[in-house]
Amino acid sequence: MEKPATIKDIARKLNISLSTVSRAMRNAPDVNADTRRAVQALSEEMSYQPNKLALSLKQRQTHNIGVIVPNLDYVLATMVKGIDEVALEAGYTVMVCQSNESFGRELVNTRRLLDSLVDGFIISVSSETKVFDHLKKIQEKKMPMVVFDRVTPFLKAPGVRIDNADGGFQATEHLVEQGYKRIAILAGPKNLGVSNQRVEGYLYALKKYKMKPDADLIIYCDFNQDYAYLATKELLNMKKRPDAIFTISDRMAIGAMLAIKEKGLKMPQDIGLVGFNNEPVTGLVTPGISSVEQPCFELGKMAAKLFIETMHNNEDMSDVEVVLKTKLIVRESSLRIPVKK
Amino acid sequence: MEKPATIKDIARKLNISLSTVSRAMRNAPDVNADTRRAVQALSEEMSYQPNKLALSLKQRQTHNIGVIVPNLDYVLATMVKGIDEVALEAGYTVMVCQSNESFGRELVNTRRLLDSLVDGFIISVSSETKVFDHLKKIQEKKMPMVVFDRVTPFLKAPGVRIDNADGGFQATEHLVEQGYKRIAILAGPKNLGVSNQRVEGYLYALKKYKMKPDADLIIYCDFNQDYAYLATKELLNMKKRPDAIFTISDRMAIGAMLAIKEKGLKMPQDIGLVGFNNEPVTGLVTPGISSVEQPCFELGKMAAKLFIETMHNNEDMSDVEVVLKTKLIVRESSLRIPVKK
DNA sequence: ATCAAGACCGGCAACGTTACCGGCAACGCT
DNA sequence: AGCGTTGCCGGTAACGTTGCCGGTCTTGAT
Repeated sequence: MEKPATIKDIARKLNISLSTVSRAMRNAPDVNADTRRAVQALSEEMSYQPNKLALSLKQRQTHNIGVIVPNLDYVLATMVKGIDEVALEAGYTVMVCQSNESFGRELVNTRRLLDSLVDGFIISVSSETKVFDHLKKIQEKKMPMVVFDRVTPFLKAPGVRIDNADGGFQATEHLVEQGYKRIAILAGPKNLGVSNQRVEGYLYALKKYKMKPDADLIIYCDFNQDYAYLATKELLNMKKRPDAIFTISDRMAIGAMLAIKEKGLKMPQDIGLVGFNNEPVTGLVTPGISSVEQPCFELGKMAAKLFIETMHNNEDMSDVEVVLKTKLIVRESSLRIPVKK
Repeated sequence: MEKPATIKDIARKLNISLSTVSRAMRNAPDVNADTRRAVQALSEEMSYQPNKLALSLKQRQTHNIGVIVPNLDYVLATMVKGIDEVALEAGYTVMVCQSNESFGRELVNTRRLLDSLVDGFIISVSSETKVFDHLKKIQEKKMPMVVFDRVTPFLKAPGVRIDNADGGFQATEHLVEQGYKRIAILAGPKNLGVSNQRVEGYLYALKKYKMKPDADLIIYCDFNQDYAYLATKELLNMKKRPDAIFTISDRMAIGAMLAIKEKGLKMPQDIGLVGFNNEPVTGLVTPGISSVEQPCFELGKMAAKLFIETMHNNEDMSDVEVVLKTKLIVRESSLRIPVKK
């Protein structure tokens, strides 16, 4: 009872050959109905479980998908859940690794999984990652790879992302419509694509409404709560301080909110605030923070579907880019003009 | 360039045997320094990567740990991060699977990983799980298994958990000290150990202060925000309504808060509220919600350490149970009596 | 000169599975 | 009777790696 039962054990007990047992187990043809029944009964009894390792070694595929994410915050956890959903359905098992926004960890993780542990990757690159050699190596091995959420132009691969520019546009346009005149934006690090695209949308909205962008109002910082807090404090101390802030994540919006409250300013009267992601917390704080909602779960599902597709038809799909729509959720933090019925 | 390079390829190119290459790669003795250098140089050049599958098959271990969690909310994601940290350090790769609080999914996940994909498990059982046969099967195979967070008495296994009873006690005692007289508790499903232990602590605190527990004030419900909201609404409609509520999770506290606000009651004057987990959100809402903090990251690390220990010494460690301390973080929602300096 | 010891290397089997090929009956058809 | 077809099965090699055993050659001591 120590070692798990193998095909060999079954074969010996039934006095038949390995091949026959193997065929019987897989419901392959060329095996008598009686022998098949006998084999399956015995395998049940011995609680035989096929050794996936041996199988993977033989057919050179593992039916595992390596998923690498920078962290497991609300957004990414939800996306991973979407990936999981579809992958499981399609017979794949998901290996999730966190890079902790660290390039080094991302390297280690890809290398490990590359050791013939997975058939391919679904990746959201860390914010630290500026070089993509490790991912190109994956492609050289002709492994399927899908990028999601954090898509980068430096890597030619099928990807799923949301329409960040449009999200940024929606947020900014909304602030303009609410009568805010000096709209600042808290962006992420400059090499982060999602951030840049949201800035783009911001700029485009300003242009549409003939407002001149002000470089002092475009802040690039690490996109966590603390930095956003500090950056907002500085913004509010300017002599011509902004009257609205759009942050490219809700974490940052929270940081901004704290700084705003500390300064004694009121939202939405004195200053407007819009975040991004529509995390549950935005609806819980007072005032509620307007935020751009993105379909995380759907995005995860799409990424997995795309992966499985590239897996099966193995033609080149590196041009495919699925772009999902965002939707602004308006709450009190930015609603100065009452909605008219 | 299609197929990855193997030891065989290297051997052929250098006109030496497989064994020698293998030895050279592993820095084993019995190989000449020059040959070693040659092998390693060539392996570098061919970007050889040892096939982990073959190795796992041979030595019957994978160096993977299967981690099964009911979901990836703040608490569990942080714990998983802790597990990851230690596991990576010790040379293990972590496979995370979410059961989505579903018994069926938990079954599927364990079965999959059991297919010789992992050397053992670190598990937090789903709230739906009432039967533990699948986990007992793991133990029969003599696989190391550590349970964490959601520990259950129905399973004899080494585990790491927090002192839930003490956490419940701290929260309740605090409410008593703040002068609340009718303290309700929103608990989780009855088969959830963590919930029951927190209720125990609650009862113990009442007993200590000679307050009679009231069965009407002990509510068992699904522990998500919506149910807590509904349950709180009912509580507040009682003719002798409670003047304080202790919820066994912050999600539930949020639900309770919404119901309280809707009813027009003020915290902490009219009613006190204490949650559990100290999720970031508790510090962001108004009023801030007092909450029992648990060392999630540390707990994850402990679980992984325990796992690795059971892995190495393979004596029976099923008696080991590490219990970590909790700490009440007091915020406005329950602070009626100003702190004196 | 002989021998023991060490340094270095190659061959073979094994881990558990499947793919491929070939073999042997039994059967039906001309 | 001869022949192809079909149904069923067994043997062998292979996936990539390591562990074990045994062999050869050099070296240094007697």
